[in-house]
Amino acid sequence: MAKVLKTKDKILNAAERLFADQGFELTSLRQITGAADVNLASVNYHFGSKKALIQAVMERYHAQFMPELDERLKTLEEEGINSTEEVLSCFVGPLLSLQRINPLGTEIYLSLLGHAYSEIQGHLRRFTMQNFGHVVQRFFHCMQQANPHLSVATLFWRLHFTLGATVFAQVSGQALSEIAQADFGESATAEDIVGKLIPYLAAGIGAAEVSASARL
Amino acid sequence: MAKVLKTKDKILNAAERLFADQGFELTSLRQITGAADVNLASVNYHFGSKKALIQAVMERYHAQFMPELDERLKTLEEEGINSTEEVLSCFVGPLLSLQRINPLGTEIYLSLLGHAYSEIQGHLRRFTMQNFGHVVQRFFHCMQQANPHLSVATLFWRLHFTLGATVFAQVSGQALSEIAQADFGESATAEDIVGKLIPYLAAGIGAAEVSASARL
DNA sequence: GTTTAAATTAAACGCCTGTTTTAATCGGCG
DNA sequence: CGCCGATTAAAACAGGCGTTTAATTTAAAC
Repeated sequence: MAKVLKTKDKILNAAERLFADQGFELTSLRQITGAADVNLASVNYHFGSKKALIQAVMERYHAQFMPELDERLKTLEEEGINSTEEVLSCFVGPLLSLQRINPLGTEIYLSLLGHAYSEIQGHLRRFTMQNFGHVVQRFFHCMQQANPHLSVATLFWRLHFTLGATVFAQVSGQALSEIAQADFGESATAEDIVGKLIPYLAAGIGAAEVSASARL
Repeated sequence: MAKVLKTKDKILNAAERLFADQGFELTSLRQITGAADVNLASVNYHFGSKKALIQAVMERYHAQFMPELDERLKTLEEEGINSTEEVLSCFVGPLLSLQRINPLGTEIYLSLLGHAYSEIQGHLRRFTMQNFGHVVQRFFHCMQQANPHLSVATLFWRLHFTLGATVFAQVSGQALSEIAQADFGESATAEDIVGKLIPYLAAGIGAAEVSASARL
């Protein structure tokens, strides 16, 4: 059926791969059209601009991921929340289902997210929050239920530390995976990394609250 | 005394600020020389190339930070290691002493580290490891002593998650601090954030090892 | 004060960027 | 077939990049 891809899809597939590897700004349209084997001008013809292409690439993944995550969080809320791991585990399924878009979809999406945060892509953050801000809020609410012993402020900071660890792990995931491979022969797909990440994050989030005096 | 800065220092000061904010590749020499109010060609005159400038910027911070950290870790090793918090706390002093280079030195250094990892700066990693690899190894060794229940691979990954959370927390620390201030009246200096970070990181690093079966 | 090296400057180099323009080609329909 | 909108193609655009060159200015040594 879908043997011969349309130009638009060839561009999207090449772009997401390169964006994930190198970031948005460091990837040129000539790289993309070269890898996709299409004419340079076709990007502007089909998408209008590079910025619009970036949004189209993200949109395809967000549209798959966010509703699924929201669904799982909602179900969990109704069943009652008992642990942090439970909430974090809601991410696993939706992340893996991204492989329906691309066999490497999980890695690509997380890596794209990382670049979207670390690069100054204001339009992207605005776009994401406008469309999926309610999912972020639901996530925070779930975390509050899982950690009633934490103050809102502490939870706020810890969830941002969590985002940092996750994003960073994926952006530098490939490089780290190569080092790990060389050092002690341990491969690591995105799925592996997520699996390693969850216990770490859950323990960090749920750590006992400490007073300011407990320092060195 | 040091009222009028030499061109070389004006370049370094402007460059570290811009590199920390935007990353290395996305910062142009014209941005740097414009902010430093020096001639474009002076970068290549004083440093030779952009790559050499990047290394010079990192070198100034590494040279201040690494020996201090090494010293503290060494002392701790001799006294005996009992907890992960202990090891992490060795970073606090050296990080804060970076403010002697620049009032925002702590944030800048951690941000530079983040970009050095996420961008493909092979020459930087090589350079760092050649000069300060022994500090990294000492740190890893201390962590192994503090967490004898963890495998080498698990510890490797968790320490990188830790770096990610730390870097991200500092990079977006100011913006987050403003949000936190608005939401629940909580101020946060770089030192405060490090204080909030350590219990989180220590709990994450020390979390019980889990088998691959424990998934959703 | 003259000499000499170091430092600064302006200008240009070749290459790459995103975008636009203009022309050629394709595919379905009457 | 001939048409005609949709798509592809090649070329050029203006502007930014790191780097280099050559001329000028600065500043210290004699």
